[in-house]
Order: sequence, then structure tokens, then C-alpha cells
Amino acid sequence: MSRNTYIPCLLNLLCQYGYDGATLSKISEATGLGKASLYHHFPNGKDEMVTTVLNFLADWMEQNILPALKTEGSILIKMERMCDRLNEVYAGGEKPCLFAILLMGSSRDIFHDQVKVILLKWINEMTEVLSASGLDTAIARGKAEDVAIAIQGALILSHGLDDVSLFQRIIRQLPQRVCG
Amino acid sequence: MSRNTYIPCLLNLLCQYGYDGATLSKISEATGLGKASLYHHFPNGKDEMVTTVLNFLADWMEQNILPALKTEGSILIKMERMCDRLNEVYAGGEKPCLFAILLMGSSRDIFHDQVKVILLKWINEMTEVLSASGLDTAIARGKAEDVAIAIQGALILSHGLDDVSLFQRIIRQLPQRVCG
DNA sequence: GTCTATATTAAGATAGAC
DNA sequence: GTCTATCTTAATATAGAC
Repeated sequence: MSRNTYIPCLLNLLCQYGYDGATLSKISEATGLGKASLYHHFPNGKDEMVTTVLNFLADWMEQNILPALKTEGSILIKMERMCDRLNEVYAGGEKPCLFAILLMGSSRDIFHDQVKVILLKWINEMTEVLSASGLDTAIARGKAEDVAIAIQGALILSHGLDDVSLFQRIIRQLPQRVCG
Repeated sequence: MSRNTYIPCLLNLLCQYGYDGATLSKISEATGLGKASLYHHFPNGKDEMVTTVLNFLADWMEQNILPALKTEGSILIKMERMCDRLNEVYAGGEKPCLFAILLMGSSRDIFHDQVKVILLKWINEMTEVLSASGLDTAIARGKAEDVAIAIQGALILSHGLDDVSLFQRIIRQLPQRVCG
């Protein structure tokens, strides 16, 4: 069993319980591995597990979001494809964003730099695509930021209000909104 | 010393360290009270401290955000006044939102209901103001949600990217955007 | 590569003196 | 109303057998 086997399980635990709440006991139970076995796969303990998950998410973005932004077609099409993938990974708004989770509270100092790199890559890529369509660079950057803001905000509010329809509406309207 | 004395200190600790990270030891040090003294003021421990802070924030909203929305003037003016207060309470984007913090991770189950009530009150109030100006109710509701989404998303991104200019831009543009 | 058993630390919480 | 001292539990982490 490679350590990659446990990444989806770790991601779910972190999303559900947060960094502090995802204890080694819970991880042990969910993975079916004893604590000592977890340290065999992740010698640096929980922080290494989280870093591994973040690397996985960075890869996922590279292989899903960025290709969606580079497909042939209009900006509208590109944004629709990206939103489809975001809708998948956030399970229609049911699943919170690990980036936001790790940025709040005690885990922030540990993982902030890694999260920042991922978020920046996403926003930079959107900015580039929008610029390439002839938009002024500053305007493109602002629109890219607005997309990330809307996604993150919609996830927070959907969880806070127990109403995924907020996230779903944002996902549906975003492509048009970026083009408008 | 009433327990209200310690609310600003508790709020800061919770915003900085999160629910799990704001330990009784840190609270004891920051307030200058021993652990046993903290239990004198908050017999139910940390959860009662957090609930007290949430009640304070609900009051703060009642006395700051809602009045701003009810001042004389156009929707633009109302929104500008509300944004001024939000800019204050979030320290220009430097300070994270306790609601978002508590909604993520292990504290979610404990405080979700209380947070939901506060967020709903805010959104409902904005919806009412927008409706009163002649807007269709569903449209008004959507715009109100969009405001909350933009604020929450901008706070997340500003912290994630170490760049409060995102929050400040959103705060600046929101009033116009709601009216557009 | 997985386990049992355990070490170490720190968390939340309480008793009882002053 | 605040304190010192202590209790209980659970967290991360490790040693060493298999």
C-alpha cells in the first residue's frame, strides 16, 4: 500500500474535523492502520499527512482545473468547464475547502505558505486566460480574484446556512458573470 | 470584573488560534486570570466563553450593521455605511471572521446553530432593505447572499494570499455592485 | 509493514484554601 | 473572586516484537 492510498481518507477526515480535530486516533480508525503504522508511512506524523494531501490537491488542480482553462473555446466555455470540476471536487457544495480550513486557526502557521502557492497558481492561471482574451491585465486579475472569492465565500455560506443552493447558484452564474 | 470585560480578549484569541488552538492556558495568560478563575466566570468552560463571544457579536450586529442598513438614504448609502462597519470589525481585512472559523472543523457541531441564526439575520435584513427599494424578493435575496459571500470569500483569500487589498477592493466596490 | 505497549506532554476541568 | 494544586483524559509520538 503506497501512502497515496490513504490520501482520500485523510482529505475527508481533515475536511470533516479540521486539523486539530482529525486526531491520530480517528485517522487510525478510518484508515484501518495502527498509529505506529501511520508513522511508518508518514515519519513526520500528522503534518506530513497534511502536506501530502496538499501536494495531492496541487496535482489535482494541475491536472483538472488548469486543463479546463486551456480547452479550446470561449472564456465562457473555459469557465464552465472549470466550474464543472470545482462542483465535483466540492461535491456540489457539501464538502468544505481544505485550504480555507487550514488557513483558520492553529494550522495556519504550518501550512499557510503551501496553501498560498496553490491559490496563487489558480488565480494566476485564470488571470492569464482572461488576459489572453484581450482583457486589461488589472481587470483580468480582479475578475480572477472575484471568482476565487465567490467560490470560497459560497462554500462558507453554504455550510453556515446548511444550504448548498447558494454554492450551486454561484457555480451556475459564475461563467456568465466573468464574461459580463 | 464582569465577564464582558474578557470578550474582546477571547475574540482575539479565537480569531488567531481557532477553537481548538485557543487553549485554556493561552486564555489564562491573555486574560491574566487563572484557569480556576475562568471557570468562576464561565462555569461551562470554553464552550460558554465562545457562546458569550457569539452573543456579543450578535449584539454588535444588531447595534451596528442593522442600524447602518436603516439610515436614511439610497441603497448605495446604506451599503456604504454597512461596509464601513464591516471594514472596522474585520480591521481592513487583517482580522478573520469568527463565524467562518467556528464553522470549520471540530467546533462546527457545537456552534453551528448559533452562527446560522446570526448569518441569517444579517442576510434577511439586507434582503428586506433591498426589497423595500422595489427589487423583486428573489433578486433581493440573491444580492444579499452575494454580499455575504463576497465578504466571507474576500476574508479567506486575503488571509490565504497575505494581501488585504482583496478585502479592501471588495469593501470599496460592494455598494456600487449591489446597485448595479 | 503492522502490531502491542508505553512514554510524554498538554488539554479541559475541579477541589478547596484564602 | 482569585489562587495553588491536582485530577482525568486524550493527544502526539516511539520502542521494539513479529
